[in-house]
Amino acid sequence: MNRQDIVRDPEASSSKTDLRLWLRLLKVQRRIEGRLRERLRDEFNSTLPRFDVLAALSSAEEGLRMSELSGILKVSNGNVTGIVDRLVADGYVIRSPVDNDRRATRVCLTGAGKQYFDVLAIAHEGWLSDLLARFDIGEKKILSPMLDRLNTDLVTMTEQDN
Amino acid sequence: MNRQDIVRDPEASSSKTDLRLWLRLLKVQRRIEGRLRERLRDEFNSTLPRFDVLAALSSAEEGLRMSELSGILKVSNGNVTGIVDRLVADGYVIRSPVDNDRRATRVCLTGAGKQYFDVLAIAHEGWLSDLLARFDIGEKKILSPMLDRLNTDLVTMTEQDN
DNA sequence: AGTAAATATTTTATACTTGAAATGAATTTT
DNA sequence: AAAATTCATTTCAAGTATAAAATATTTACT
Repeated sequence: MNRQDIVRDPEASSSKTDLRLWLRLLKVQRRIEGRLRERLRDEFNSTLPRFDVLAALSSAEEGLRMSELSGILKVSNGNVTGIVDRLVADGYVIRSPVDNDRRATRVCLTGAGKQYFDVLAIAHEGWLSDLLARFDIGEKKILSPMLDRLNTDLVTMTEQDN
Repeated sequence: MNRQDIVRDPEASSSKTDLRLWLRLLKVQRRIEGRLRERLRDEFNSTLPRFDVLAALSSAEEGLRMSELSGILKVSNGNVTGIVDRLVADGYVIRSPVDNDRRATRVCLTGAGKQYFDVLAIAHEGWLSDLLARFDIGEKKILSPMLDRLNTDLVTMTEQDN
C-alpha cells in the first residue's frame, strides 16, 4: 500500500480531516477570544493576558511564583514579567520575597486586585454564557469531555505537563 | 425561582459549564499552536503568522488584497501589513497594484513563495496528523462537525461574517 | 569549603497584535 | 464640480509573545 493508495482511501488517510478539525477549532477559539478581548477593553479598559494572570492568582490563596504563573498560563517567563509589572503599577498585585529562596518572587493579589477581579470574573462568565447560549446543551455535554480527552492525548503526544 | 435556586440546579445554570468548556478549548488550542510554532521555528526558521498568510495566498490563484487577507485571517489590517512586509523582504510574496483602484494592493505568492509553501504545508499537515494520532477517530468525526456548528452559532451571536 | 550544575527571574532582541490616527484614493452628496 | 463621506492601506503607540542571554541564588559534588 503506497502513498497514493493511502490518500485515495478516505478512512485510512485522516490528515485532511485532522487539518480541518484544527482549522475549525482555531476559528472558534479566535472568535471567542476576540469577543472577550473586545469586551474587556470596552467595558473595563483591560486585556485578556491581564485577566489570565489575575484569574490564576485569584485561585491561589498564597500567591504564585513567577515560574508557577508562566507554567499555569503556558507562556514564557519574560512575558509574565511584563504583565505583572503593569499589574503592579496599577496596584492590583504585589511582588514579595519567598522565604529561604532569594531567587524567587511571590506574586499576590492586593485587596484592590481581589475586588477588581471579582467584578471581572462575573462579567467574563456572563459574556461566555451569552456567547455559548445558542449552542445546544446536549452538544456541550459531549464536547466538553471530548476536549478534555483530546487534551490528555495531546499531553501524551507532546510529553509535557498538563 | 431566585438566583440561589438557579445556581444550585446543575441543569438550569450552565455558566460554569460554559466556562469549563471554554478553558478546555483554549488549553487544546494553545497546546497545538505551541507545538506547531515550535516546529515551524526549529525546522523552517519561520512562524505561524507567516504560514497563515502564505496558506491564504496559496488558495487564491489571483492573489488577495490586503483587506481580504486580514478578513480571512481575522487579524487587523496593520498586522497584515507587517507580516507581508517581511514576506516581501524574504522574496516569498509581491505587492502589485489593482486595476481601477489605486487605493488597493494585490498580494501574490512568488514562484519561490509557492515552492516554499508547498514544503511547509506538507510538513504542517504531518505535524497535525501526528499530534492528533492518538485521538479516537470516532471522536474526531463527532468533534469536527460539532465545532463547525459551534462556530455557526457564534457567528449568529456575534453578528459578524463567517 | 570550593567548584560545578541547576534554578528563578529579568533583560534583550525581534516579531506579532491591536486599535486608532493618518494618508491617499474613490464614491456620494449637494 | 466641490465638498463630504467612505474605503484601502499604512503608520503609530502600546501591549503581548518568544527565545536566548544575563544575573543572582541555591543545590550538588568532590
